[in-house]
Amino acid sequence: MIEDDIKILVVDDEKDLCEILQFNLESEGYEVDTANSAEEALKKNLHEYDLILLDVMMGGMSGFKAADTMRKQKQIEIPIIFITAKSSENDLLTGFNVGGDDYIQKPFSVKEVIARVKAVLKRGKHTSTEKISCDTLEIDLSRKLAYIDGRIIDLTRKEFDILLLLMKKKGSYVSREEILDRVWDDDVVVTERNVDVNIARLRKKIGEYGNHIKGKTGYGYLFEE
Amino acid sequence: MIEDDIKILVVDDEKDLCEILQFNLESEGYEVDTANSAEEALKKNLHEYDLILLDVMMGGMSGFKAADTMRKQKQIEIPIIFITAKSSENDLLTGFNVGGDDYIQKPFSVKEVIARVKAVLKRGKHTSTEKISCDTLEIDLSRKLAYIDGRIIDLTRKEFDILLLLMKKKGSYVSREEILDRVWDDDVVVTERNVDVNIARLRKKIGEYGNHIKGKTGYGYLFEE
DNA sequence: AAAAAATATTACAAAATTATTAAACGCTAA
DNA sequence: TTAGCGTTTAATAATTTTGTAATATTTTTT
Repeated sequence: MIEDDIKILVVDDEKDLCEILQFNLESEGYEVDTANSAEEALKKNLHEYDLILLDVMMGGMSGFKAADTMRKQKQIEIPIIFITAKSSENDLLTGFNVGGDDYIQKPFSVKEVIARVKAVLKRGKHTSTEKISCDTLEIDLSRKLAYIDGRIIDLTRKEFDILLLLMKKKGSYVSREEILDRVWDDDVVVTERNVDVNIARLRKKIGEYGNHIKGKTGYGYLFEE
Repeated sequence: MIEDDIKILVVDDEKDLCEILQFNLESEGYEVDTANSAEEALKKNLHEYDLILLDVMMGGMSGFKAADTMRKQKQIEIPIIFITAKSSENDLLTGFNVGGDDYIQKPFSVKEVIARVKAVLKRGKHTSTEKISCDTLEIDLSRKLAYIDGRIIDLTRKEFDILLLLMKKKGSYVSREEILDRVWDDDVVVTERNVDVNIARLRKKIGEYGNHIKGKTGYGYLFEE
């Protein structure tokens, strides 16, 4: 059901290529940042990314050196997909293909890149430990736990998913239809009244924060910061 | 249920091709605009379109760059179908039809284009982050919220839909009949007096902006910028 | 300018939607 | 199997929205 937002960093000195990759990955629903050199990439807060696409041959520092630096100095453990121009460079990759890494040869099809990205992310599960919060109400995505004042709130799965969905979309109304769509499995057929019931239970469990969930006839529910 | 006529923008520097596409798409009942360059396309109010057909290879800005600009700067989320010349495009474009977008290779049959258009629109349902505004009165389409000075106005669904309709058609009169048609469900039978009542309530809620809604005997209502 | 028609506004009633509670159901682990 | 939890259904209460009607106002017609 609810899938974390995944952030990808694309590093390549060919701006056009960056753009194409960015555009297509974003079309797939990923959040994408770009850097046009290894140096620029290293300046970023790399910990917020779930995957890095890294060109090997770049002006300035090479992709290899960059990857090495990331791993050693920045303590980055997320998977890296290398983009190499020629197959002769592949040799250099030997021994680098640790853990979740992968490589793609130019010229490549966008379809291929996306397939690789998905594959790597699938086996990865290195999703960053994102937290969504409102005041002292916090949701820890990776742990799938909600806290108030640091204390765990005992929510059922449905309650949790609904809260998460609403907090992710803070400030917009989410229709009952959409909630059903995203929180319930596709095959089960339940009425929208179920959403109400779960909202009621959820409100009760989160105490005063229950007032942050506004319901409005004809719109659905909205989590108000 | 406001359901707009579908508008398509065709962007190609070959005028003949634009015309052919326009003619055929219009035959299918779509409303079609054309632009003969990326630059020209970007000048348009892109938010009013439901789909863009975009040639990749054009003099001046490329279709890719244009698409990127649309997405980033103009906050356009509607689907784009790329048109690529057969062999002049490099392999990078292969597999562009992965995400919400699609691509078509020249030369193409009109039949094919129409099929693609229909397919894309079908799966579409893109919640565009469109905003319609008049001074400090704003409507956020995706959030289904209206604001004045950044504060949410508490509108009922009917009020919201009417305001939206009038603001979408800023400057033209919208008949009571049309309002009933678009805002009310097809099966309910209510009198046109209902429109008046809802307009009155709406006017009151939007304060001074209420004066922007002009009613004229025999015409209906008009939202004046 | 007066009469007629159309529209605007208001208040109230009806209808629809939503919130809450309780009970039944169904799955899972002891 | 049963106890326990989570989920769904169902019933009812509370709220919100919508429609109607009555009245006032404006616009158009005569």
